[in-house]
Order: sequence, then C-alpha cells, then structure tokens
Amino acid sequence: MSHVGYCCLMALDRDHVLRSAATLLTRKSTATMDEVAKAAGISRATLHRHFAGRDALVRALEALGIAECEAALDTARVDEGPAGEAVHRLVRAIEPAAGLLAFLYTENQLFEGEQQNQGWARMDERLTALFRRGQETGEFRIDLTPAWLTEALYGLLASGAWAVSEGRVAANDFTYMIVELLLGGARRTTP
Amino acid sequence: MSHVGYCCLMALDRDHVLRSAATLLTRKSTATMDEVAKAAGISRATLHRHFAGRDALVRALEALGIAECEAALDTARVDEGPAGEAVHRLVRAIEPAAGLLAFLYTENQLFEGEQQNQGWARMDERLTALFRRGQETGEFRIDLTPAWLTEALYGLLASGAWAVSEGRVAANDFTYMIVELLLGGARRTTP
DNA sequence: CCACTGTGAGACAAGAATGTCTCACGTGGG
DNA sequence: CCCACGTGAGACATTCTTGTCTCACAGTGG
Repeated sequence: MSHVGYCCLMALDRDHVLRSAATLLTRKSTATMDEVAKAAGISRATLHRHFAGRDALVRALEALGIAECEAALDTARVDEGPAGEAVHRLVRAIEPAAGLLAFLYTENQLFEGEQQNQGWARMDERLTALFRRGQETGEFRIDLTPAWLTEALYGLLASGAWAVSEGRVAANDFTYMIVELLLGGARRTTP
Repeated sequence: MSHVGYCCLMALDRDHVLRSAATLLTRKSTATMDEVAKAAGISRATLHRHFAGRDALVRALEALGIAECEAALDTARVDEGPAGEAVHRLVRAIEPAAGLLAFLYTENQLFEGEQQNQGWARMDERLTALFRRGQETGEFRIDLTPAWLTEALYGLLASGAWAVSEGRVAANDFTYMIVELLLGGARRTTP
C-alpha cells in the first residue's frame, strides 16, 4: 500500500506547481491554464487534477502567499526590539515571497467577492500594529497613519519585486532599497 | 456642413468614454467591452466605432495616461527650485491621474510587446533626472538610485490611489502621505 | 505476471468575449 | 420636408478558455 508515498509525491508536485504558477503569473497575470501547466512541466489534465479550476489555483496561490507572509512575520519577530529593526527583519524575511505578493496585490478580483480570505485582515492587523508600536515608542512619526504605512509597504514590496525582475534594481539591493526608503525617505538627513 | 461640429462632439465623447473606461478598469481591470460601454453610457457598437478593439482602447488609455503625466511634469516645473518641492508639486499635479496610472502600471501586457509606447521612457527619463538633480544638489541621499526612486514613486502613487479608492486613506491626504513618505520616510527625525 | 495508480495526450462541449454586420430610430441642417 | 449622420439594439460567426471526458502508457508493489 503505497498511498502515503503517493501523497508525499503529490504534495511535492503541488508545491512545485504552485511555485512555477506564482512565477509565471507574477510576470503575466493573464496566463492560461495551459501556459501554467506547461510552465510547471505537467499537462493541463494533471494541473486540473491538482486544482479544480483557475479560481482554485488563484485561491491556493493566495493561501500560499498569506502563509509565507505570516511565516515571515513570525521569523522576523516583529513584536520584539525597535520597530525600525523589526521592519528591516520583516522585509528581509518576506523578500522571497515578494513576487507572489505583488501578483496577489494586483489581483483585485480576490477582494471583491463576499468571502475573501481573512488572512489579509490578519496581516494588515499585524503590520499596522507594528507601525503603531513604532509610533508609540516615538520611533516613527505620527502624521503618517499606520494604515497608510502598511499600504505603502505593500506597494514598495511590489515595486521592488518588479524592478528586480526587470533588471532596474539589483536583486541584492532589494531589502536595503525598500527599508531605507520606507523608514528614512529620499531626503538627506542634515548631518 | 456640420462636419466640424460632429467632430468636436465625437472628441468630447471620446474623452468621456476614455475617462469612464479609466475609472472602471482601474477598479476592475478585467472588465468587458460591454461593461466599459455601459459604464460610459453608450452601446457596445458605438464603443467599437471609437476604438477598433480592446487593445486599441487600452492603448488609448495608455496614451492618455502618459499625456496627463507629462502634462503634470510640465505644470509642476520639476526642473525649477529645490528637488523636494518639485516632487511635491509633481505629486499634487499627478494626483487626478493616479488611478489611471495605477491601472497602466499593473497592465504589464503593455510592456511585453516589441513596440511599446516610448512615452514611458520619456517619463522615466524626466523622473530619474529629477531625482538625480536632487542628489547632485545634496538634497537627496545618494545611496538610493534614481531608478529605484522613480519605481518607488510609481508604486506609491498606485498604492495611494488604491488606498484612497477603498477608503483606507482620506483623499485629502493623498499628496501629503505620498510626498512625506517618499521624501522623509517613516522614521521620526531626531529633533 | 498482474493490478493499481498517476500521468499525458487528445477530443469534446459549453461558455464568454470579441469583432463585424445589418437595420431602425432620432436629430439637426439644408 | 428630406436627407445625412450618429446611435442603439441585436444577430451572427469566430476565437479563446475552460472544464470534463476517455484512452493508452509507464511505474510500482504484490
């Protein structure tokens, strides 16, 4: 009875499919199921066996993205230490998922249905809490609302992912560029 | 001979159609030609008389967005005065077009063909020149590349437009939030 | 050797969106 | 009044995507 073995193989395949789908859809969000299947190196039939339809695939990508972001929030320990350093750790931890996040961020179809993944609300809550904590400790300015800082972080992560994928920014500078701009801004601090 | 009069009416209609299409597509980028027509208050046939097809419509929106952004660059006189104030004037001038810009920014289909509108290159050039000028005058820090600042500006404009359209940020705070974050960052400057 | 499972390839129908066409209606000018 | 023009409504074929199905093939374990 090799049922367990087959399950593990399927799980691996499923994850691999999800990864390549994320990579492809980040670059071309209108890719066909056929293109997604070919990008994953499987046939469209097998793709349909893993994900009931395109909607299920996007939902799975959404769940994956949320899981990775929440994992990044955990490993970055955003509740500890100075908020600025917490943001730095967070961006560094979330960098591998930035491309997927950028895709999901522009898939506004995800947010128009009545049943939308509550993971986004959890993430928003944790991020706004981080920025609010920074404000309360006097580390962050209070004239930029936590909600806007959260939104700006999403936008900068997406911009950074696209800029890197198109070669306009070096991949090594991803975290630095985002964190420095988000925290310090473009203006030079008077010495 | 009312040819001239009809032309002017058509031009007005065309602009009106373009505006409503921009509003709709910014919110739902996969809207049908039928939905676009209904949103503009015309029939699908008339929409097709104005724009040969969906591609032509998107291209027209692209041209409109580029024109508005370049107009904003002109009225903001980004070559004059301190670079920081120039950025402020620019964001204020570009605010009405931010939604359209956000739509075009995520329509990566526009950038994969071989013949892509060279207006983007012109805009990029003028924006990077602005940030480079700020660096050369010592106003901006030099460790954030002009290319990244340009990309970040696009991203923040898009994030701001979405945040406003979904009520997470007050419309009145649009310019302030973007400019302050882009130039000053979230970190509080030590008094 | 045989049964079972997962896979790839392809056929197929259903649906949606697009692009094109025709026709009737209303309006405004000659 | 009449005519030209733009328009709306609808029909129509076409194309693309999707979802489902069947069948043959390969690998694995008993």
